[in-house]
Amino acid sequence: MEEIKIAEDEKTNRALNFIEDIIEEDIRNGVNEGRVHTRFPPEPNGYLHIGHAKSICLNFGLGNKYNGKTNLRFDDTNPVKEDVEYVESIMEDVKWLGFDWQDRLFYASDYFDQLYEYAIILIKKGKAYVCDMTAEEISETRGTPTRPGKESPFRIRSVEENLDLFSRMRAGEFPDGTRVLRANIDMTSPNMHMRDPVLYRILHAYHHRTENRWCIYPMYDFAHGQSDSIEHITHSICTLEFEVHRPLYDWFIREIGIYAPRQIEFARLNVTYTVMSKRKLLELVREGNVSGWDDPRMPTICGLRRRGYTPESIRNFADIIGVAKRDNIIDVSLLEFCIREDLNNRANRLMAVLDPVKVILDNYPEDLVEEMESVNNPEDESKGKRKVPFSKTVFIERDDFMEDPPNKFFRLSPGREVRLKAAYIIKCESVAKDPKTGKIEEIHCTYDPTTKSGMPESNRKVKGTLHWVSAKHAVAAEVRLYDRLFLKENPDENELGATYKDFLNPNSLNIVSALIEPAVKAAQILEKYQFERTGYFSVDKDSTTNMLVFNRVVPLKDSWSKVEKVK
RNA sequence: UGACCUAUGGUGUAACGGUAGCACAAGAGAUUUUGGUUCUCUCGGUCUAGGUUCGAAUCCUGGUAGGUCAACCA
Repeated sequence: MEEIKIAEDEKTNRALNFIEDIIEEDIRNGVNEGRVHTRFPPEPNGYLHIGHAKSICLNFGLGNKYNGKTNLRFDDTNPVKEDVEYVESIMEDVKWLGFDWQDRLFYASDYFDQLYEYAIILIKKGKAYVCDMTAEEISETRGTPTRPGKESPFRIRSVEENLDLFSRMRAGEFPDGTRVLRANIDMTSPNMHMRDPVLYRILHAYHHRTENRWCIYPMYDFAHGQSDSIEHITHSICTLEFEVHRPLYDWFIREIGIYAPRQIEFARLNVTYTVMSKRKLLELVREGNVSGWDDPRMPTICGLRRRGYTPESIRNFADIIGVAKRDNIIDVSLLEFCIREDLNNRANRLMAVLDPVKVILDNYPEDLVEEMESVNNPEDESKGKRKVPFSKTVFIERDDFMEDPPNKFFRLSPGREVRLKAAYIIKCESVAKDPKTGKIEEIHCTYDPTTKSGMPESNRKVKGTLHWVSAKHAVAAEVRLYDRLFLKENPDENELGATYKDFLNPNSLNIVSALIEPAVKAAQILEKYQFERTGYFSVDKDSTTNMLVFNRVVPLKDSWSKVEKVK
């Protein structure tokens, strides 16, 4: 047992995080007989994002690591905001990430009867009462963090009256908002959550699971901790903002007299150049700043999936960023590192020209077509080779030619030689421009027939190797180039009344028409490729039979652009 | 005039009273038929002031800074 654990830690090559420390200590002390049971408890009111992925990987990861279990539980206590659409997308995303809740799919609404009984217990103990104040009155009498609240005049109601009123609330005798059930704790507590919090509110609303059976619904605080208790969760892992709720959860558990899970709080994930709140993401969708929840620029799981991120890369990311209690903002370049690392090993290479300029090989036979052989993935020999047709006219990247190049430019320019990958070494002889605009229309080159790839002469040293595509064999495709959604590292950090939306990047999407080698025709939706020298690309679901659409997942690292920028 | 939490290179995260390490980022070099990958190297850190101790990032006290909490949201 001990040995297995050590081996695993060596495998991940990572020190234990503070939650694992706590769990291992609990196991050593025989707490819960060494059982580990976690859960991922989303509210089905929006799509999951990369921050949830951190929590999913944490909870399911712990379950796996300690031979325990992990539940998926929807905290669906507010029918007004929740919807089955979200339930379905959340299940899809968790599965896609590679996790399995087996037969443990639960809903807080499964426990509505039980929760109601818990409320009765509190009422009978004189620990809960029906309050007739309006929401405004409750708010006003709650006080502030630095000023104590005032007790409700209804706090002194008899147990009998409370029982009667509460059952009539349930029976639907009162309109929305007229009464609530409150805990009887301490209006002077320095912890706001202990100032007689609302337990139940009247909501004549249709619930996606319990339909019209209830017209009172428990508040999250009255449902969450008890749900964990009912499921015998050993370690209730949640984010930092619930730290101040913990005394209240403990109070409920103690007063009701049920099993007590251990709550552990960790800092939620933030990533540079994006926002992570459901409210803000919803706003971006509603206001049309992005095309939907799965827009490839969104930090949502479905957005990342559509963008071309793999579950492996996201899991690895979650592992690398660690878990702690201090606020953090992770550099998005770490996420990009994770997907590059994964795709470098897995994605087949293809030559695709994103911004084409024509190259004519003056000394190449007019109608000759040669099939050049190119490796699919230099990192993985088992991926084999493919044929790439070559002919007299090819396209290269406009960026790969400069008429008057600086010193460090290793690509094509007048009089200079470069290699066309997997083909020949060519030399630039002349340039033809549009007389009006001065734009380069054609680059005339000669090729050296002795330098065909694989032939002895092909080993000749040249400074640069370019990707290319044969003009008459090229396949046109739409390519969507994405940049960060926001211009500011932390768009939430608002100064001078600016909001995150003021920092939206107007150039976060750039659509180009690319020319790609014919092997691309086999591409399937969500299949990933490396376009040689430019980046990793994933086939978008918008693709049709006659037009492929690619999303750029992430560009390749580019040390040349850095050189350029310095200049 | 509140309670709770947090503070280690640019960003994350380790070090469990005993040599401040790792990853990303950044910079330099080697290799390369991808200016990719790979490899080597470099840069750079314990918020502050006291105290305890042979010894403090670690324990204690005060400060400072940041975060969370005043929905019939979760």
